[in-house]
Amino acid sequence: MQNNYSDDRLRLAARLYYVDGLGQNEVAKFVKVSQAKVSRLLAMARERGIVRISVADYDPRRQDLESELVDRLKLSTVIVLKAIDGLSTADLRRAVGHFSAAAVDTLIKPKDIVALAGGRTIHELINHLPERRNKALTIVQAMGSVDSNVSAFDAQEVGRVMAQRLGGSFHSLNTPAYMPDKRTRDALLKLEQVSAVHGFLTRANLALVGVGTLENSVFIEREVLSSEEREHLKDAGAVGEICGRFIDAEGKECATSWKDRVMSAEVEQLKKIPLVLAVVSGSDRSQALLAAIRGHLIKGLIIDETGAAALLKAASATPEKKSRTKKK
Amino acid sequence: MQNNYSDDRLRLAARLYYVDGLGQNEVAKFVKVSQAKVSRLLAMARERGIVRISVADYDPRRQDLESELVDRLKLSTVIVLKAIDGLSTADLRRAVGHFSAAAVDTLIKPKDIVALAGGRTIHELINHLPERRNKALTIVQAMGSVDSNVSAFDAQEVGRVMAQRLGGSFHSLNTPAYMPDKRTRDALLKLEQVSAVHGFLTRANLALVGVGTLENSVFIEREVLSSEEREHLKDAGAVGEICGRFIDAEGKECATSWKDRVMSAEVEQLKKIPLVLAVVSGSDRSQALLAAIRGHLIKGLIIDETGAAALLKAASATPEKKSRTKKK
DNA sequence: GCCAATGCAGAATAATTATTCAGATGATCG
DNA sequence: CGATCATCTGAATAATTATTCTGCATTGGC
Repeated sequence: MQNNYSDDRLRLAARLYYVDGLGQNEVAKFVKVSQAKVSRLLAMARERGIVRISVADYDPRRQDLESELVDRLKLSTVIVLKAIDGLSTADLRRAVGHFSAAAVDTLIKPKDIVALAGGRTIHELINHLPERRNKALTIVQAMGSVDSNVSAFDAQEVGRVMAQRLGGSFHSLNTPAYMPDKRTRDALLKLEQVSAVHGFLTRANLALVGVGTLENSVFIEREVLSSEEREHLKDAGAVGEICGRFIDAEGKECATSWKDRVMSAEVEQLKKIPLVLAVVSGSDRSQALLAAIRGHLIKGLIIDETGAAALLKAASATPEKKSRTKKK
Repeated sequence: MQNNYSDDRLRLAARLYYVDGLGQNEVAKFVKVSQAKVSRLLAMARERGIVRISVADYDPRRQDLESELVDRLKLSTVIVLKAIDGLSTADLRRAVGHFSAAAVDTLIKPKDIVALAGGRTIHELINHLPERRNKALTIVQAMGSVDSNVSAFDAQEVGRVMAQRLGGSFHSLNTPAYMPDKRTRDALLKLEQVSAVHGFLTRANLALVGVGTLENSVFIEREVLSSEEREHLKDAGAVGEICGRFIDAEGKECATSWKDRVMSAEVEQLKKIPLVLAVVSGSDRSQALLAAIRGHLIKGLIIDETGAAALLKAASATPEKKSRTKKK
């Protein structure tokens, strides 16, 4: 080690500052250096563990709701995050992302293949993952880009960031989410580039997906769905969307033109992935989530406590099977 | 407890700030309060021990020098404080005061009678004592005021502060340190007010005193001693001063007019106090300290490491007894 | 010996955190 | 019911802390 920054010096500075409560200026006089140096000494002392700051655990999760959801909805992994009252939806997403990141990080094993859809909450989640380049992940884009105007929420972008943060390679689909017609979609699917991704999807052991409703989803926000189209989908029984696929209350994919034009993980593929986690925030997704759960499209959930509560309530109100398409 | 500042809320804020490294502004957004509130929440969290900051011990003492001094000079209590190189004498005093305060605090038992002289280092020491009003001390002024212009270093002022900080009553001498003549001094000694203090001094179980030299003492600094007077004292064999009493190299009080005019603890009284601690800083006091130690006027020492080293060196150079009055 | 290259220190400055202040809220008591 | 008192809050501001930038010193070639 160097001669400056001797442990004894660091301890002295740290002691004066943290224990005796002197300001950095006072410490500076004491130790005969500039305040700037004191700031650096203290940073070093924290770094070296001479100063240890411990915080009584704040448990950001609602374990009670988690187990209730696991029991009631037969899910395998549920993470319910506490929510502060009065948070805007954007802040709520940030909170969910922030606190779920650690849990997701532990869920991911070093050599996993992770299928990844886009979405705003997922975006937050990915951005709160720890920085470390030591995993050998394979990350696969589970769904094409929503529109040409690339946004930070797109699976493409989110996947890139995730691979960068945790370490690993990112396999991009490099296509729009919806093609003009089935023929074009199928043609693309044959492309080596695309089919390779498709292959990874089949072997993925974890997926992170969003779940949208017809009222609130990234498709609405980015104006990819017109209101007529939305009505059309509703008439076809759609109550939610997952990876760009519209599903009815039983979790079956609705037979509409969208089905043939979408470029994303197939419903059957999703079903085969050992752990598909829906990442959502807010309390307006219950119907869509229930549908996805019933269809076994998702096996776990990351959600805030208000969303969890709403979901539990909805689950009681529509007691499995025989659900109305919409209460109207 | 109130509803705000719930532990959970504090934990959340503390966690975000200290563990996750967010700034207070970011935490504020998260928790939906102002940054000011976050600052308050964090203060509260530290207060309540939700955040614990621990610093690897910095040992401000030089235990090696302490035991060497105890052995070589037959002292009972020695506290040697580390000194940073290049500190001004004022800063050195501050450092000694700062770090010795805790030790002194533990030395003082709740119902002690403490005799207290003035002095600059003692002043620093007293000012670094912890604030707590729970001891039932009796603090006695061991020496009159140096001059009419009351200064923060005077025993009077220092005693007042000490009583206020630790809790207890302060018995003040309310007289100047030196009287015009013996008659006046003796007359004052008969005053109930003054003799009461005198009585306390006899029963004191701890004393904190300074030790000055003829070159450097509060008397010189405050211009109470003229240079002729100083020469006169030197001729009388004086090598140091304690509680306003000038002593020769053997620790005997010099027979000068000062002896009869000083208003302070008597040498015989000091000798009877179980623990008399000299509180000094700097390396120019060695001869005076040696004298005081030889005369058994002090039984312990609080000093910085350079002073301690100088003292040890001086002790070797003048091997007990048969010492020259001054090397000249 | 001379010249980058490197690293470190402190002055200046930017950024962050603590405190003050004035208004709002609400509890308590007459 | 007010009136009073005691908190509590966030905006503004003061104070403190972190960072940038520049110059100085040292190191290690050539």
